Amino acid sequence: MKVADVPGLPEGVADHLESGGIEELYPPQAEAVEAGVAEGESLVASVPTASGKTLVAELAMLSAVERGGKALYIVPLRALAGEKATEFEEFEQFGFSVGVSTGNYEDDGSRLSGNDIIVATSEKVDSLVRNGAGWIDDLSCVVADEVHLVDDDHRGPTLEVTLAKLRQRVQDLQVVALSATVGNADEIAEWLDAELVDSTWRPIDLRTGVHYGQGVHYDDGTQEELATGGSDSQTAAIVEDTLQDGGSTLVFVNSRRNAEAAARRLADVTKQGISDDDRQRLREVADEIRGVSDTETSDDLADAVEKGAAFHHAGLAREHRELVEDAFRERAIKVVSATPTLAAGVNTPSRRVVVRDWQRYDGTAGGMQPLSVLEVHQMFGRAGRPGRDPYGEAVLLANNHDELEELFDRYIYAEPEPVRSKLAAEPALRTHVLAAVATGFTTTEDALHEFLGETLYATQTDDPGRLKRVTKDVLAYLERNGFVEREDGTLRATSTGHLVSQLYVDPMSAATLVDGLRAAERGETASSGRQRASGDPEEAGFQTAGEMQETDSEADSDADGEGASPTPFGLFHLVSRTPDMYELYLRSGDREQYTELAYEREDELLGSAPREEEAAFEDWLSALKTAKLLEDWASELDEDRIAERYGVGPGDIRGKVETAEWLLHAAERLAGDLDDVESAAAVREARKRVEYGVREELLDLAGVRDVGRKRARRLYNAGIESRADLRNAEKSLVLGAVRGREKTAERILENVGHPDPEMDAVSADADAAAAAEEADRSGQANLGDFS
DNA sequence: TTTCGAGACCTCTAGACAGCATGTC
DNA sequence: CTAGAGGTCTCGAAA
Repeated sequence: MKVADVPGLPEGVADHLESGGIEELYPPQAEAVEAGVAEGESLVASVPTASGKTLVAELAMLSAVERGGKALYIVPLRALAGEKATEFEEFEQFGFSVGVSTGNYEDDGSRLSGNDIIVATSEKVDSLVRNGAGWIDDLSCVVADEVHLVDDDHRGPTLEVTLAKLRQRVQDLQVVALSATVGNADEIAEWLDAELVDSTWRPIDLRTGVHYGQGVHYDDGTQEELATGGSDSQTAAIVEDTLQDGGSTLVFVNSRRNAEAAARRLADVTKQGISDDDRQRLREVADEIRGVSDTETSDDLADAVEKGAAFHHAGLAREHRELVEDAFRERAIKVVSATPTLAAGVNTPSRRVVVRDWQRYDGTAGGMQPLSVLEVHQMFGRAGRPGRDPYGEAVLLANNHDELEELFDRYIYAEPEPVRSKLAAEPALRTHVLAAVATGFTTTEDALHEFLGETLYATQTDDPGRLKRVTKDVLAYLERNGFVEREDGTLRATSTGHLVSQLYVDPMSAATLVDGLRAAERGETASSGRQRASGDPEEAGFQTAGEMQETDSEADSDADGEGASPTPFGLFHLVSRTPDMYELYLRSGDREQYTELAYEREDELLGSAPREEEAAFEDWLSALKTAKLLEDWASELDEDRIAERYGVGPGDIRGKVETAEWLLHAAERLAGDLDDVESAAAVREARKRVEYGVREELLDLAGVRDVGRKRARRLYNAGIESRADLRNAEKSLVLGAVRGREKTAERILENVGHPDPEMDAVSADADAAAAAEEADRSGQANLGDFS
């Protein structure tokens, strides 16, 4: 089928696509058109990656908008939202406006309601629906990318519920669901009342196989020796072979450490025979990487990149990842060893893919668990770059003949697993049941069941009672915590319930925050809890045996109702023990160290602590570790020191800070809801300190545009302590504080409203410069009590 | 005395969404 | 309780 034959497309679009080299549709695309995607028919397309799913979505959205209405494109990752939006922007010339909305990014200028095509994450869509975005009713087409993710324990239910909600709310909504090849695409199609295109067709060949001994055994029965010299490891041999063929390799491993170690070793292979052009480019990229962050992770990455290799995992800062992805796409970087981040993320195709580790540690399962077929196939799918490689190859590695056969059976010949809904789990239902009630979407338990009956879960389960039972438990939980009320069988959200739904936090997080804030009001801390818990202090609480040094009078005065306002550290701990904060791993030795810290600072820790022998104690300590990280950040400790102290990467620090900001914002609103003005102010300050990463005295300065934690400290040390000071500051002082950067100094003064920001003929003040140097050293200071 | 390598033992474990109001070095 | 790669330490032999 030709593009020109696609019905319903706006004037000019077909010509435009043809001039871009797309004349003939790929077979699955043609099937989709025949099934009516361009005429408003719902469709599930279960096809391999890179087989032209995006065009199917575009045809659906453009024709839908042409008929009237808006189109919504739901992505699983924020990083993909930008990528997709950029792709869709090529149609802006035909009058279609594209908008993006994710948690950390919202298109300015044109409001979403003015856009024809909106790209958003599933959570953001859910949130928009909850908060009553009016344009939802104007939708005529929704595209859900990577729908097989409804299988995900944590985030799958959101996508599932969101789709169900949109379908119920908007009459005749066209739903286009794009999926990887899965075992039960037909079930998904049935759920969505959609046509099905189920195909394994790929635009370029993909050979899959297993490497064992000297060569690769392929799925077509052929074997190939690798043309390599003396590489000892299997992975190195494959990389070397691919390199001789002028191709790049993507290696999937099961841990960050393995990714880094592999990159280090593979760099010895790639460093030979780098062209002068590549060398130059790699050096640039390495410099940029070093510029992103001062951490060891950053240096290690840059070292590898200079030799043509790289690693990729979530400990990297976002900028790191983008630099690596871009340089790999440009083929300057020859090999990337990655955790699954790269399999799910933006498009980074490679000539060869090596799935080195097919098992991954899973604490809940008590050991190594095999990856799912779907996951391995997703990794395989990164092999072969359309238009650049003649074919792609993806291989697993076997250590012996038995493993060779096992891998063939398990992954090469195997069909992907069916997708199963994970909706009937308390954490998922807590938030979605509350949202359904709070938005007035459902007002009775029956209506709730009716709605939940429209989900994929309902079509799949053999135990229809289960969803009802869990829903009942969840409703009881929501009532108990004062989020939902029941009156003559009518469900109604309380004002707190509405707020929680709007804030988009897990109701359990909200309950934790409310408990903590109330405890603060009553002056109830870990220390008072311990005092009360038992007459015998040796047995109560979490402290290690014997060491009591808290004065009774202090603890008593806290306990009898005179609440002091919570400290930042107490609040950091509070948000860290919320289920919405991902836990930091407690390493050996940490238990002892943080138990001691808990003891030292028990007066600040809100609510009562679990006893040391309780299972919950571990989590509580882990939250304490996170709280300490946040406190270090909000005390201007340098990133590299934090990374080193907690064994994390720059990406983890940013992630924790971002989550803390969000939860502290929720806590602030909840404190307001409790009419606890004092706590609300304390929470607000804690939030600001995390947001800017500064101590209290810099809060005013750090709010100025172009002034971050570093510059604020330099200015402060030079004697400029507030915005008012800055507005009236001697210019030479400011220039000295920013280490003689005239442009920077001018921008800052402009932003703060200085009457004359012009820096010509101003020379830097030596004392201020010295103070700036001093500020840099303070970030290295060993804050906190342990090394 | 220093250096090197094999082997025993120990350590640690993937990912990433959300609010709100604007801007780091 | 279950795994397994990598890092680190230790010991002995060679330089």
